[in-house]
Amino acid sequence: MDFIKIQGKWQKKWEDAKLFESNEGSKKKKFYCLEMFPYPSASGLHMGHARNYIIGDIYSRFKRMNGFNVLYPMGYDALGLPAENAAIKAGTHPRKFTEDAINNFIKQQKEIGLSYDWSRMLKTCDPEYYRWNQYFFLKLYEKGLVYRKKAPVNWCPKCNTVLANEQVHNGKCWRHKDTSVEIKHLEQWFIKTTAYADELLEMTDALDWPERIKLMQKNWIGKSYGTDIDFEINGKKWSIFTTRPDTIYGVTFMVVSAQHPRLMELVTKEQKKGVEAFLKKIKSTSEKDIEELEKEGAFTGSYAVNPLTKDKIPVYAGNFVIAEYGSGMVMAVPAHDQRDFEFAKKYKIPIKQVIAPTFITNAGHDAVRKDKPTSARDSAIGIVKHWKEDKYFVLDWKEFSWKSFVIGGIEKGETPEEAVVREVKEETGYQDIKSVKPIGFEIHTKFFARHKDVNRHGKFKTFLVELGSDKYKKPEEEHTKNHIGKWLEKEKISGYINLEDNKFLWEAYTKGESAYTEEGTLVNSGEFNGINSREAIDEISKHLEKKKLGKRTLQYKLRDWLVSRQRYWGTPIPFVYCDKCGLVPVPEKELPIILPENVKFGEGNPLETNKEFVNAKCPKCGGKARRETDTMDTFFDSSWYFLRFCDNKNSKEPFAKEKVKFWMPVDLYVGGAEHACMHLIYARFFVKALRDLGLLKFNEPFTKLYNQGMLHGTDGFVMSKSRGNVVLPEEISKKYGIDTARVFLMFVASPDKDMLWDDKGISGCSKFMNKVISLFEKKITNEKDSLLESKTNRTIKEVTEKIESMQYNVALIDLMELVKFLSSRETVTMQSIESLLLILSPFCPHVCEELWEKLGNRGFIASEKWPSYDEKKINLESEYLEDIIANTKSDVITVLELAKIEKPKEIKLFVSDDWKYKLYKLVVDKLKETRDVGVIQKAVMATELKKFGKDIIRMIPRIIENPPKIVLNQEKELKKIKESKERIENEFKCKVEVVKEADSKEQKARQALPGKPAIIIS
RNA sequence: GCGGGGGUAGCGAAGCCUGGCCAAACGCGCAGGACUUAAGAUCCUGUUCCUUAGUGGAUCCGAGGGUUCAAAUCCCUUCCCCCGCACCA
Repeated sequence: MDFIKIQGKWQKKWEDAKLFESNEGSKKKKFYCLEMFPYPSASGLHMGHARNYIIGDIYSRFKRMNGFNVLYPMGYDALGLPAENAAIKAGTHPRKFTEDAINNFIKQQKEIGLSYDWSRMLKTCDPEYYRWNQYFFLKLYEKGLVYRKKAPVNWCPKCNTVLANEQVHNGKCWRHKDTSVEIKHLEQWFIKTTAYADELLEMTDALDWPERIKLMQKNWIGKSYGTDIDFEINGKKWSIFTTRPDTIYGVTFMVVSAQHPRLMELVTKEQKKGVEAFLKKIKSTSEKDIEELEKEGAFTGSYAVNPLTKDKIPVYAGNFVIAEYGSGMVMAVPAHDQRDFEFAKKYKIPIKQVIAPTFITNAGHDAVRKDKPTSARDSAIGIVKHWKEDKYFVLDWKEFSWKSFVIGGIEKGETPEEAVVREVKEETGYQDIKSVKPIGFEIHTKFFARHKDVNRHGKFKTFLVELGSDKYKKPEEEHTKNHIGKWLEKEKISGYINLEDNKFLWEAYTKGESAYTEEGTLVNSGEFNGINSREAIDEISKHLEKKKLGKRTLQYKLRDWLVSRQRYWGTPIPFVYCDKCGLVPVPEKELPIILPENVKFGEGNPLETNKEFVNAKCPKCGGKARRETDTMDTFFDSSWYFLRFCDNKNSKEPFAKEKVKFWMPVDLYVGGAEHACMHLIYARFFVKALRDLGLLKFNEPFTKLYNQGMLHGTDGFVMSKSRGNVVLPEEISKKYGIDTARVFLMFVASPDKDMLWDDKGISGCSKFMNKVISLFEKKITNEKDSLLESKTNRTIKEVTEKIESMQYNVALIDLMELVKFLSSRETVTMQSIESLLLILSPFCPHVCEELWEKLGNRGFIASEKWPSYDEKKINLESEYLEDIIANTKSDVITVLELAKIEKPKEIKLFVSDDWKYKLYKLVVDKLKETRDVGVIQKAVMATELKKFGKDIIRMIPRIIENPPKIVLNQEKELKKIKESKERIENEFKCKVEVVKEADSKEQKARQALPGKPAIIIS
């Protein structure tokens, strides 16, 4: 079969017949299937794209055949940076560049056989499309969802323009490799996406989307409850957001974002140089870049006043604080936040513990008792280190079954150090204390002290006590009567110690210091000492509110959408700056504001080089005005394109409401997880905003989302032009035909998993295609064959279910099995072969159309009805019997090999005795109730089978271990094997005899089991 | 750093949610055989190790623990890889 020829033939026929065009008039149920539209890059469409579109195509074809009115459109996200880069580098106009790329894409997509409704195609670079961007922008502005604010941008002084993060390489401009990028703050347009943060978050759960995407969105929106606290700096109030007001007494410094617009207000003359040097290290506004830098900062010279302690604390500029999140400044609590901890260590800032890890005994004799009073006690724990070896002193408390380090109370007038030294001397006897160093944290415990009949709240200061020598004085009886002490190797300590607080201490000591970020008891926190830190969050917030020093608030990680770009190839933002009236929106009737073709590239913002464009009239006063030269982020275009597909030729409005009502929401949206957060959030936001503008009547754009996995090249990285690891569909198509490529892409891996491109396996799919084609050389008969019927019906059933759930790879395996089965037969039936073609056609549509025509059909297979299956015809029994024959054959081969028989004379097959079938059945039934061998044995022995007791005892465990799916009877099995006798004879070219086990005296015949006849070869 | 996903036989990849039918589908590769003058194509069989007339056993799903009568599957720890992080789209 000439694949190339038939591909062209059917692609043309489909197009001529307008087969895939959809309309709103149909009475069928609608189905809107959409793939994320591509940015048409110059390098064209590679296998990664192809995989994406084939997923949607198969589903669309499947749904059409199942009687749905399917809308399956394609468009191009045509505005954007690469076209502009090409203009600067290669001198091509972005429009030409884009048009060429789109035409190439369309050609490639048609060659893949995708069943798009091409009449609905759209390109976002057409004024007929982007005029509606401008329209929506104005609508959002009217709604108060658009505002302006300063934001940091990458600036190249040589290009005299703003750079995208992508255009910044290692802090240098992409065109001027010797020029460092500067961070500038410019007025930018923002859209208030946060106005919908709550709704976006709440509606996430109900979506039929992959859980991981929903999770990512939730984390991206990132709702957290916290408190805004006012800190005074240089006499001015700075409000900061924190989720941990409980740690406010532990604040030892503040960090303001390096990108904070008001940073310089805080920097004193003396520190200016230092801060500026620090800021230079920031290479771009990209968060990824910033986060990859070491956590660094520079002292601003200013001090903040802690509103509760009134302490003066230094303010640093830091590269790990995000300017847009919260207030762009954080209070740093190094004792209880790991990042702050590391920062404090680095800059030698004090660390102040305000939360003590607290270990509460909740069970056993020592469990805290609510009915008893609590008494607090200051104590000390000492980890005592051996003078020579790496050993530590531990105590075994006989009465309490505690195993601990040296513990003791702090007496009146004693310092904790003095106490621990005294305790060590008294309890261990060793007298030569070389050093006493505090470790980590104060630790609290709460338990019921039986001997005192009170709840004890122990507050432990913790120390490492190193001994200098073995100088020893026998301890007094009074101190040692409760416990035995001994030295233990370092490795054995964690297995030995059994008090949680001691264990914790040991870990802190061995792993080195770190911040304690868990819950605990407040210490060093004035009036809040002693309360639980979780409760303290509330308590301290209330306190701050009462004193008007702060208030509880909600915070989202989601930020408002910065939509303006200082670039040419985008939608002009419809505003002018009038000398008199200021910022004025362009009236709707003046839209579209056409992007001028005539501009210069590479010298600042191209739009500013076209005077006609820039010089405008003020719509309000008619006076002189300057047109806005910022354009829109291309995410704006992609936030509503799915609506335009419903009515892409409307020149009066963005879409007719009734058409959108008919098609929307999208029933299946297919795309990569890389859009999990941004595009999908913006699109959801847009729909909600348009709904509130009265343009839509639904809440969510995409009912079901399907994430295809990423295709990796042979180097293991995502297939992309820039990686240089792309494979083009044409290459494979030329060699094997596009249908083979389609089957291969869908067969190798589940569509939602990442997969590695490896064209070695494609020969398997090529063989499969050939097998399908060769089926048509077989004689087609009308014979009734239950096995054939069963396999066909079962395959229809499984393939239908698997396409529905988009497990295409598994569906193809079922199809391959059916084809293999059909190939092995002399004849096939019309019903089976037609069904096969129909359920195969979504995967390889061209070949199936061709074969369908060959069968004498006139219409398109693509518009045929999906075959139904008859559950009653699925006959597991006959399939199982067929399996027995296959297994028997394989067993014969094994025996031949093992026994080194080259030319067998006779093969005898013994079918198992009937009682064994009865036994199997009984055991399989019993297995539903229990897996206990004894119980099953008893049950079997209670029946007439008892007389085979000896054999039964031996057989039951094996049956349990490997229970058969089906248990038939001797009669059926005998019949089947007798029927298959001839086949086996032909296969092994020798005589075959089939007998019942009982009719033979041969010892080997006793090996026969249900489903597994005994074999003797001579 | 934060967030998400993954690691299964020589390779690609199912299975994991909902534990047992799992030495683990399917394809490639490799080996043997059939057909053929031969090659290719096609078909059949095998493909962890030991053992064996079709059997039985050991080890096994990144590593290490745990739960369970039973773990690729559930839980914890750990290593490695990939993806996203707001001006790439």
